[in-house]
Amino acid sequence: MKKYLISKFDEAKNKLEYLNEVPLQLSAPASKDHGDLATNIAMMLTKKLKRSPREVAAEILENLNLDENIVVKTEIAGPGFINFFFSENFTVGIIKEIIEKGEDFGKSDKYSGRKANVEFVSANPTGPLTVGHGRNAVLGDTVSNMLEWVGYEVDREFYFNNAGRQMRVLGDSVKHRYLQLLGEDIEFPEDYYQGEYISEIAKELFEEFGDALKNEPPEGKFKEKAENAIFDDIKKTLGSANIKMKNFFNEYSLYEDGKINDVLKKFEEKNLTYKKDDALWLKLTDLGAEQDKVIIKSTGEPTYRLPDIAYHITKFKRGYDLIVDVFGSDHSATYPDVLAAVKALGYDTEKVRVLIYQFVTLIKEGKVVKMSTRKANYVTLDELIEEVGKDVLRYFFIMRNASSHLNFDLSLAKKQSEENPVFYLQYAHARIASILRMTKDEGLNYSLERLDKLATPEEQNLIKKLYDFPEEVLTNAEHLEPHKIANYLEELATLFHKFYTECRIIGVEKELSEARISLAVAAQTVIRNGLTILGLSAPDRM
RNA sequence: GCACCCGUAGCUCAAUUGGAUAGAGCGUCUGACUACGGAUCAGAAGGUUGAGGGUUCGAAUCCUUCCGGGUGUACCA
Repeated sequence: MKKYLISKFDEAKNKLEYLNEVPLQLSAPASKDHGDLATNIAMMLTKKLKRSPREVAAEILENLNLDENIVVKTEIAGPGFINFFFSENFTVGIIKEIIEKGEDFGKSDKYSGRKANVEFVSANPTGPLTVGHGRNAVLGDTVSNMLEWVGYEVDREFYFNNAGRQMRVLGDSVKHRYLQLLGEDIEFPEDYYQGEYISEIAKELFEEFGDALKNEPPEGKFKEKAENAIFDDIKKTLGSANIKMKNFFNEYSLYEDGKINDVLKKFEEKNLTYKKDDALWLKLTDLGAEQDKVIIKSTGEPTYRLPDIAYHITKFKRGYDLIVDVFGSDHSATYPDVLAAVKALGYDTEKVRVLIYQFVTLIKEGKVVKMSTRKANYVTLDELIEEVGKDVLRYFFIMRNASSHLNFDLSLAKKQSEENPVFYLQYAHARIASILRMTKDEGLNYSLERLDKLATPEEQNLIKKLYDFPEEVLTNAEHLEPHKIANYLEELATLFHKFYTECRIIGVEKELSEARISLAVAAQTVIRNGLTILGLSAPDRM
């Protein structure tokens, strides 16, 4: 529908040059009374032309040259909106397109040939993934899916650091548990990793090596074993939430490849660093930040900032057209520094999009659960998946805007599982599957011959919603807003249920029946495709 | 103190990126199966969009000042 109007507006530009002055905005009004599409263009022009918006609207309409068989009615409404009402025969064509394209309906080639890197999860292997990582993982995976749907070739990337103080503490935590197993009476430091998994790793080492590791340093076998075990665990967890990951990028490789030194050299060339108190500082104030930051400590160790900068530079050098970082709000203060530094070295930071999400508050039996990996006071993602299932988990994490705080009420997610929005969507899909099984038994099949018979408001509303799907996918991918796909699917499911309630599919005359079967197949296809983008299953029975 | 994010129905959240009468779900109340899945549908009640000021044809959305919550503000990551 939009394409048609856009082409008509383009034609009209020859006669009304002022149409070039402002961008054409076409949107579907909230209320059906206002037509299928509306534009505010007359109101936007009112100031420039110094004429009343309704007068401008009338002039535009006169010059649009619309086909009455396609646009059956136009009107100038309210302060100066132009409303367009489309013919029913124009919209039903979408059913044919949906059925033809099937699982590809909604995909776009707008960004094909371009490469995107989506960095997400990026947890250090010090413990199992927790609820907090869950939102990150689901967001990153879903955004990746969306980008793929609009044509990008997406690399999903997990950045981690298996060196440094945290990992030493991890190794030493395991060693302490190991020594305790050997019967040594040593105290377990409070600020060490308290989780049960540490003891399990220690036990495995004991079973494998007996007491032979008594004098092994914490950074040796202990750390190595812990890292491997925890990483295996993380990968397993991601798999069970249907989260795909391609690259695991080790921070340490940046040192081995000399990338860190390269960056330091470049900073020096550009005179962006200075020494103070034995530390090396980056002149971030020259780049617009509020204060300079240390990039190499007086001990000679770099701070996290330096490898982060080097890491982002590798993303540019690997040729990505789009670089997405999925970060929790605790990083919101640090990424501007990294981007400023990368920009100062000559890279186009316009390519970087940072998706910041607010924290998840887990509520268990009415109480807020405060979480800390170190204190082992957390709920793991595995536990959550086991309790509510991967579909509910993914849906709860994705259905809200990333920028808003999310309350995850564990008892509610379980208890309400029957009234859960995710089941509402899946139910619509299963319901259609059930009808299709039944029509098949009756010897009925879909037919595109008499789609013009789909004339009730319920049928038309559903068709128009289906029509929106490709654009929903496209704009929401561009804005990195996966929650809107979930919202869209809920609205679509509602319209389907209304159609189902009002319109019999079986037991009406054959032509109408077959047209309605076509509509049901189309609706099922779109629901299934939407669920696929969200990483959810589309069951035929529930 | 300063920076960023948030504040919308009793609760959890939407709102086509500045558009028309601010919408859903849960909860509450009233209805609908001798016909395709009642995990559904129809209806009711519920709002000064935290408060005040500003910008304009038009503001939940942008600017500003307060109030309240979250996160940062390290030679931790």
